[in-house]
Amino acid sequence: MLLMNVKSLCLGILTFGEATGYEIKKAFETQFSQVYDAGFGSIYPALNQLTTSGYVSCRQEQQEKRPAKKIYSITESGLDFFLKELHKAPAKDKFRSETLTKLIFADMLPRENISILIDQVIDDYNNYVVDLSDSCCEKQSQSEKFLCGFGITVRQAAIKYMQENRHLIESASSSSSQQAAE
Amino acid sequence: MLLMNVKSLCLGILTFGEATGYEIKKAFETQFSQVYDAGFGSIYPALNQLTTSGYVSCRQEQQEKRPAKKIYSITESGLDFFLKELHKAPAKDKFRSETLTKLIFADMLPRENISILIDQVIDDYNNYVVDLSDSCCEKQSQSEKFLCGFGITVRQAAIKYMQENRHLIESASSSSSQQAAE
DNA sequence: CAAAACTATATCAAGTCGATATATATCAGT
DNA sequence: ACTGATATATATCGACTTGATATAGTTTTG
Repeated sequence: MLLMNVKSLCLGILTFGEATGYEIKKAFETQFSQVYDAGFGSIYPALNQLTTSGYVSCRQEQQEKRPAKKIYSITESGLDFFLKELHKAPAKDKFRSETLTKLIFADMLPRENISILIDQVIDDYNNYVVDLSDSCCEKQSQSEKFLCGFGITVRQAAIKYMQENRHLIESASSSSSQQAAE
Repeated sequence: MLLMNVKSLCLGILTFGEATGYEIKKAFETQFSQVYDAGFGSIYPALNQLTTSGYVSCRQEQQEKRPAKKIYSITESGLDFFLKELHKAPAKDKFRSETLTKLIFADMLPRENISILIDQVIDDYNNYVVDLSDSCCEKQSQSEKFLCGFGITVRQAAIKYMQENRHLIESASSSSSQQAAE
């Protein structure tokens, strides 16, 4: 384990207070959505491993006609471990875009298709900005506000760039070999 | 297989001409570095699977005192498959930043540490912009120029935002509980 | 009143990441 | 001339993550 992964972040979330796996997932969707994503498939195994390692403790709360809640709390050794993780050098930022990757093969797609593709990215980013702008005001902590603003600013810059430069690829994909597949 | 993955992209790279696994890796590092990354641990297994599926053919070139080159070419059915992949809806863009994630736990780090962290991200992004600016001129295709400009613009916006708003987190982390771990 | 979304758990195959291993060649600097 | 770094070229492996799927009752929305 060289750096921050789902395991460390579950631990980090538990420093804010005890929580169930489901609640941890929600934390990833709200607080961390800008910068880190994790699904149940990573969270539940992570919590099991953390329990085995003694970094979290788990108490079960029976509920009528619902699956029992498993409420996790961070232990002392868990907090130790997390603080050590926090002091490690972080990995480089990663960005992956299948849509923009597709553009590299613009010559193989009909021109129309390219335009629709770019329209969609712009639309996605726009929606993202709107959603963030709404939720940004509700954020309590300074770091959350900072990250929220970061997400908005960066996406707005991306939208502006795409609007101003889309012609570069939209014009290029016309003359080339039109190997359209039905 | 629902969308673009390393396998499809290897196929895509081979539409530009035959190549070895090593050369495909270089393509990911240059042309695709903006938007998609893949290592040998994904590329070599992908090429094996593609060979088994009959989507690529492989001819071996013996070299004296060097491991034999395996030169891959895309087949007709491979091109078919790739074009179908290209017409599928792409996944959402993903961004992951361990550094920015750390900022959520700013209260647990000494103020100095936070400042260093932000300095580093800004520095990383700056270097990225410089590198891209250099290589941008050499790019041949329009789509590569577009992506190059995209990378520069977005990171410049990120740098500007961080410089203008870093005080939000740098001031906040002072008063709170200083649970520093050596 | 039905359909959708929410609460809450969990697993699994397939895919990806990062490190490591093996060899040799070449190029730059001392 | 030697040393170390970088490049060519392959490949594997464990650990981790992803995305889909399953189960099952409750609450909200249209």
